[in-house]
Amino acid sequence: MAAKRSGARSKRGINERLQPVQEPRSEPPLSRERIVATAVELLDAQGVDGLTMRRLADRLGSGVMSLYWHVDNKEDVFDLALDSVLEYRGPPQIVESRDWRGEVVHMLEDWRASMLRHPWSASLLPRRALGPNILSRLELLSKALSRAGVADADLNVVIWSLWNYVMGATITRASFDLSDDDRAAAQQRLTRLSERYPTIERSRLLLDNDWGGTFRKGLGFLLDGLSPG
Amino acid sequence: MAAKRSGARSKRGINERLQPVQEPRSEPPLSRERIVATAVELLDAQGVDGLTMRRLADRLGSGVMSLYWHVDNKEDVFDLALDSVLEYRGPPQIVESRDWRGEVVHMLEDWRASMLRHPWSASLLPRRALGPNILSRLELLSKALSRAGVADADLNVVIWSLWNYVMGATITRASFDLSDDDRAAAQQRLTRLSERYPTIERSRLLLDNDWGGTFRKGLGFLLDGLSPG
DNA sequence: ACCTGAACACCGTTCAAGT
DNA sequence: ACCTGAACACCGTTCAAGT
Repeated sequence: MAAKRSGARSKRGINERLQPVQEPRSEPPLSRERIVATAVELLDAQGVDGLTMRRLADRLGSGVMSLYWHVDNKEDVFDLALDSVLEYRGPPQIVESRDWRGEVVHMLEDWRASMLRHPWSASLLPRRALGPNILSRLELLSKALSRAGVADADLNVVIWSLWNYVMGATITRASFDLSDDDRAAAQQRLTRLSERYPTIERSRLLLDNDWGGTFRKGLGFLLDGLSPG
Repeated sequence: MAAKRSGARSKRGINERLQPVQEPRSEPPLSRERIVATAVELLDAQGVDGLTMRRLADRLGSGVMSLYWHVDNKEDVFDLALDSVLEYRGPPQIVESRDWRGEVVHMLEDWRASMLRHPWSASLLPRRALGPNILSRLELLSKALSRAGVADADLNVVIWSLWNYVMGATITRASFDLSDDDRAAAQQRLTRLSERYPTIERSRLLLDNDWGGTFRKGLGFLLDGLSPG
């Protein structure tokens, strides 16, 4: 390959300079990390249905079957891609650690934001095993809530309620990120039917697109209900 | 078909009686309704990945391409199957209609139960357009909450919070209905890692399988937080 | 109006083989 | 240890054709 390169240089001279420095033709060797990173790229670009072992191999510049040396199967790729996207680095130090509510809100909003950066991840998460990054988020949640005075008997209910809320909100939000065609069609059908749903129509339920604000307010309501005392 | 049948009778005489009355060999003609009903059967039996246009046609005793006369494409089949499963017949008359909270809880628990009867439906729902059966559930919810005194400015937040909670809970629950193999594997991995997540371990968060009770209690907390005053 | 088979452009994965 | 191509058993859907 080095030979190939110097050959090209002597043949084309200055033209060589037009190529970017990083030498696009020669791929680094395959590895688990490279496969996962490229899978995330592909998922971001094409969605869940866009991830194909063949396309993934193409992007990596390898044969399809080479992937199977590093990875069990396609399911495995999904699991690895998902977990790689859910790491939590913790709250900024500014957040006073006595403020359990601030800590919980920060972690959950970060969770939502991480998933929305990779919209395929939200709907995938509940179908997959709980990876280490998910488990440590749950651990953090448990600790904060215990500290807040939630009774042991209520702890699981409280955690699952928060989980349900965040998952439901994020999956719904991510699913509305559809193509403009789909949105237009849905909107049109709705206005056609709107006289049958007057209350929804009046409150403009389906046009409300301050997703972030709605998420935050709802989370506030939920925490009000969950807090002891 | 009538002609074919009487022909068989005159030829085989009493043997005819051995066949069940409904004549299993001759399928009724294809129709949208029959396709949707069979799709639901297939989804119940084999899950989302089990629904295949070819398998669906097999069950219906028709050629694959015959389906496309009645149905746009596979997406269409999903939409129709989903909506067909979400009809709401309303609360029993015993429920006093002044009791907004009882009405809301009844509808949401029925919603959850309907989806859990067809576990593929929960994870499908957020990805699909809002069909008429979903819209009337939302309409009912809006009315009940307005009656309960929720301010117009809060109405959308409250509705979406309930939606998020129910969807998150049901999708999560439905996804845990995996094969025993998967469960065993997940369980094993968890106990291996459990020392890193002491609080989760202590509260037995992932072993808690009173899903119904947890759902109901969490919903109660949420309604506490959402209720005005 | 309703149904059909052949064909196309894809899939994930097994296997036997290469280096 | 790592990579490969051929082959298998599937997909959804287009198309041109049948009744």
